[in-house]
Amino acid sequence: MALQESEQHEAFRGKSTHKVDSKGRVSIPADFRKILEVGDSGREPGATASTVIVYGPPQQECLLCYSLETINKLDRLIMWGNLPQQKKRVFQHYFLTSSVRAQLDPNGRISMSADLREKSRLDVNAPVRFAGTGTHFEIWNPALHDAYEVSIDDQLKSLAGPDAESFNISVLLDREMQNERSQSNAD
Amino acid sequence: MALQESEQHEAFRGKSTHKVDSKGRVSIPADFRKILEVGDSGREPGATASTVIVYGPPQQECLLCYSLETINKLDRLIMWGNLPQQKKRVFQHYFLTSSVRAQLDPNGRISMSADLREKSRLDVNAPVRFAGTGTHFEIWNPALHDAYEVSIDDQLKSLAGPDAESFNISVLLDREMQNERSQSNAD
DNA sequence: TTAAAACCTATTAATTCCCATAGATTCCCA
DNA sequence: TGGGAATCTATGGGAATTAATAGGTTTTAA
Repeated sequence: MALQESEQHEAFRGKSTHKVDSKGRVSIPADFRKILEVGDSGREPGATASTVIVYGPPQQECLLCYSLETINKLDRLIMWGNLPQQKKRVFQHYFLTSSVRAQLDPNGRISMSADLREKSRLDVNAPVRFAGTGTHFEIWNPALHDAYEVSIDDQLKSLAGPDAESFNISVLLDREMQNERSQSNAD
Repeated sequence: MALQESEQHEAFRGKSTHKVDSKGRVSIPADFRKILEVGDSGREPGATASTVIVYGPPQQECLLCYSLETINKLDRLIMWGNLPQQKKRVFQHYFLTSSVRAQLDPNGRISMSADLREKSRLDVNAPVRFAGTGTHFEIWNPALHDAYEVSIDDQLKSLAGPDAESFNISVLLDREMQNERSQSNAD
C-alpha cells in the first residue's frame, strides 16, 4: 500500500506571504483553505475546516500542514501499515507527538501557540511564507525559506546536468515524463 | 523511441499578441482555450476551464501554462512516482511552489496577480505575447520574446551546419525523421 | 484571576461577476 | 457565390464579493 493518488484532492501549489497578528493568528491562503474544506468533509454543516500541523523536522524548520483526509491516510499507514518495526516506531512517535489539530476561525485563520511558533521560528507581528508542495503546505520564516530556496535551486541546477546553461523547467519535466513513459512501457 | 505522444491532447501552436487590461486580465487565444477545455474534462458542467501557470526559470522570464491533464501527469510523477529521494524533494518544492492554478473567467481571460506579473516582467495596460510550444504555451513580455527568438534563430542556423547558406527547414525536418526511422528499426 | 483562546465586527484592497461593445469570422441561404 | 445575419473574439468598466488584516469583547481553562 501507499498513499494512493486515486481519490486524492487537488494539490497545494504556489507561494504567498501573510502577516501574523499580535495574537499569533494568520490567514490561510484562500486556495489552500478550499482544499482543506474538501479534505474535511466530515465536519458539522456550517463549521469551518480543520488542518493538522506537524512541526518540521530539525533540518527543516517550518510547519507542515495537512488536510484531514491526507493525515488520516498517513495515520493509517503508520499505525497499521506494513512498515519495518523501527521505522514504524520512529514515525509513530514523531508524527503523532509532534502534531496538533487546528480548526480555522470564521475568517479563515489559524492561531499558532507560542510553543508552535518558537519551534519553527515564526514571530508575532511579522510576515510568514506559505508554500504549497502538493500533498501539504508549509509555513516558513521568510528568511529561512529564502535560504532553503537557494539550496533547492542549486540542487535543481545540478540535477539538470551539463545542460545547466540552457536549463528550462519544461525541458526538464518533458524529459522526466519521457522516462516515466518508457519505464511503464517496459513493464 | 520519442515521437509518440499518442494520448496527448492537441499541441499548442502559433503566436499572438493580446493586451493586459488595467486589472491584470488577458484573453487567452481562442485556440489555446479550446485545448485547455479538453484538458480539463473533470470540471463542473457549465464551469470554465482552468490552467496551471508555472513561473519561468530566471534564465527564461516568461510564464509557462499547462492544461490540467498535463499538469496532473506531472503532479503524479512528482508526488508518487518512483524518483530518488533528493530528486523528488527538489522537484516537489521547486515545481509546486512555483506554480498557480488559474480558472478562466466567462470571457476566456485569466487574471494575473501583481506578483505573477512582476516575476515575468509583464505590465498592466501593455501587450503580451502568447507562444504555443506543443505541451504548453508561454506568455512573454514582447521585447524579451523578440530577443529570445533571435537567439533561437541563431541556434537553428548553427544546427543547420555548413549548409547554412541554402538552409531550408523542411530539409532539416525530413533529415530528422529519417534519423528517427532508422533508429527505431535498429531496436 | 490572569493569560490564552474563541467570538464578533469592521476596514480596505484585491478579485470576481456581470454586462456591454466593436470588430472579425463564420454561417447560411437565396 | 455574394452578402446579410449570426456568432465569436478581444476588450472595457461598474458593481458585488471575497480576502487579508485589525482590534475589541467574551469565554475558557490553568
